Amino acid sequence: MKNKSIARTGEKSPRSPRSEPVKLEQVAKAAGVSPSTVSRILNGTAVVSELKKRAVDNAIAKLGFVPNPIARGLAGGRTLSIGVITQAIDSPFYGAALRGIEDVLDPLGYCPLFVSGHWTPNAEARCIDVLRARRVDGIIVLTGRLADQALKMCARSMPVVVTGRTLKAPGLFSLNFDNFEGGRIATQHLVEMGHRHIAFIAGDPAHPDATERLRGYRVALADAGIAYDASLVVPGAYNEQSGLLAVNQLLTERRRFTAIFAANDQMAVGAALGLQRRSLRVPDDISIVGFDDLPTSLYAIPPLSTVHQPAYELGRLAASAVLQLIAGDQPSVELPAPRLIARESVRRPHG
Amino acid sequence: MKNKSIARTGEKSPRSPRSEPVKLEQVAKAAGVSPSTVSRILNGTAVVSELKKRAVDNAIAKLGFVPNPIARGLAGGRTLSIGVITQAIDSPFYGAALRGIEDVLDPLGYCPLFVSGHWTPNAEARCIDVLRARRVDGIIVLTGRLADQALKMCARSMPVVVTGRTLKAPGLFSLNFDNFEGGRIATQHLVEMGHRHIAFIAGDPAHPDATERLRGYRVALADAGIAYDASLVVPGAYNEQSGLLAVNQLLTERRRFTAIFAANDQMAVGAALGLQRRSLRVPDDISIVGFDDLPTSLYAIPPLSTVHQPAYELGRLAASAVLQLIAGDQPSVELPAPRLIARESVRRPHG
DNA sequence: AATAATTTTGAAAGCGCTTTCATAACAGGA
DNA sequence: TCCTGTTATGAAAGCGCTTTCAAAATTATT
Repeated sequence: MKNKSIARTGEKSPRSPRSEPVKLEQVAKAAGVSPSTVSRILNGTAVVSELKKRAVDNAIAKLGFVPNPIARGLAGGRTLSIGVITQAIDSPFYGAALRGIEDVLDPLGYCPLFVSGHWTPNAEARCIDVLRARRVDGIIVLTGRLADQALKMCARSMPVVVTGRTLKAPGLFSLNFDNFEGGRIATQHLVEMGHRHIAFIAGDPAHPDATERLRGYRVALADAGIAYDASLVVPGAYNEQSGLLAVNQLLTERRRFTAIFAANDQMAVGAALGLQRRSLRVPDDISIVGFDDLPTSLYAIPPLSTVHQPAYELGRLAASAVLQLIAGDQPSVELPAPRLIARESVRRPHG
Repeated sequence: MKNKSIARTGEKSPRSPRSEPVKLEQVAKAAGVSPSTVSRILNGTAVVSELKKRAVDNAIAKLGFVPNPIARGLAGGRTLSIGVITQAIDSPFYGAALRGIEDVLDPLGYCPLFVSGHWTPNAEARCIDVLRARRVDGIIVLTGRLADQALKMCARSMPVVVTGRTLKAPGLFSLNFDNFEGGRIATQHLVEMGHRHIAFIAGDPAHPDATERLRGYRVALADAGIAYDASLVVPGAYNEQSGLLAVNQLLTERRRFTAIFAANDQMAVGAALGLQRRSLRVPDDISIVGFDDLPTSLYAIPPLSTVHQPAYELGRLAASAVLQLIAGDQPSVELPAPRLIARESVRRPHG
């Protein structure tokens, strides 16, 4: 399969569209230097005289040379690819983060490699193996269930950025959102609007963010002098269905509440539907606050009040951080504080 | 950067977690054959005696050998990676397709490389260059705006599967959904429910699927003996905002209609909100049918009646098709026919 | 049994880049 | 001016695999 010359098309466009890619060696020849020198200029791995540098830069520009990432990878240099472990490639929440990652990586010539961990430590570990085999320059782990220890281990051999937890280790940077504060302000908002009986639809207690949001809820309640009522918190699974089920349970058990705080928007939307099914109107009868601020929540009926999570920004920051790590710097990025987006799903209770 | 021996961890787990990856040469030695033979067995590129094959297979299993995709790529073999050009990595519609692709590729050891074309031919062309440089074994283009010609061109050098259009060329396979029929049955459903004044919120006329859906709408109307009223079709941009705007326009212009067919679910949801803003209830006052059957449409208020698009299946089929192409076979997959999902956003009109 | 036609196998040459290692060029110090 | 200490540069050896090419082993042919 050597020299697979692609049938040259006789097109006359300026940049000869389908010719064999030019390689480093040709650049070297054109610039009158050795391949080593070209490589050094490309990677900035050594000082090169200004004169030759200019000649090489010219040659690169003239020939339209683009380094072959595969060859670089084999030779042990940068592959310009960053592994991204997400949980489900179609997650409405992480989608924005992926876009953020893409948006910062792309202009720099880096290419993200998205792989899905499906919320299981084993799959995530496999992902890491795959990424390592593909010689990525660094890894971004979006939340995930992998043990902290495994992550630290991994960080010994390549830069790692992880979101959704706080972790310190060499070569490892973590980026966490203040879920506690988010939970607190969501609940506080409801309290300020006059609600005293606030149900909470929780997330999977295996997720630290879920438990933090619950903690925020409890603290806000305590701050308002409202006694915590365990029968008002029902478990959910971070999806619409579980929000609907949670409402059903609350209603079936005849709990009394005028508002619901759902630990994510998807459950909030499910809850809204559940309420509607029982002829309860949002926000007239029951108020709802969600968490995440998914793009679609703006168009929910009614538009959902929620805690904004900067998923896109999270992606951007994670990408910058991993790039900084690769450059040998200590990342210095921080996530914005939670803020409440008041829309139309909350109203003062009757009475 | 040679021999970057990773600090071996003294862990006692059976498969020595962090050791240097074993390479083909070691397998060859262990099996008492030459590297060439191992490679041949791995790739099935030549007949090898049953005896040696067994020896090699054993050695591979014992050593836990996994071929290095980077090295393969350089040497000109399969890289086991498939480029996927999507339009936005966080698209709610294509998300499912990406998952489908991932689900069929993953078990076969293939790894998808997702890149975003952002609905612009230039960006898509750049994507193709990137993917080619990364030596993908094949490409899947999800819809996109690239010229047919460019795609055919590309298919000359590697297998290409494209969705959202019908195209024939060597090394190229296309997978198209019957948007016309989808548009037709959506409208027909509304007609059968007794609606005579049906507004249509269109998609970008630059997308063939959008114009096909419109065509389906017109034919269904004609079939029912309803005159086409151009003032009842308003342009949209396939997002929620434009659905809302479309409804505003319709209402401001005082058009008379009892139902809306939106060319996709996102616009349908936007339209529903627009209606609600004007105190019109869905489906009591106005019925709505969408298109796509996004996962979230099931939880819209009310749950949206829509035309199901098998996005996940589309992804699966596209992936199988590209694999078949790589294997040298002519793909033989076909998309299921459109079907209407009747939920709660449609009702017979008053009177 | 001897030779020709096949088939299986291994040695070695890349793929396109990075990186040692050693040499060449250039300072500075005596 | 000669020698030493730097610094810029190039030659060459890989990275881990595939593939050509030719030799070796096998089978078929007369």
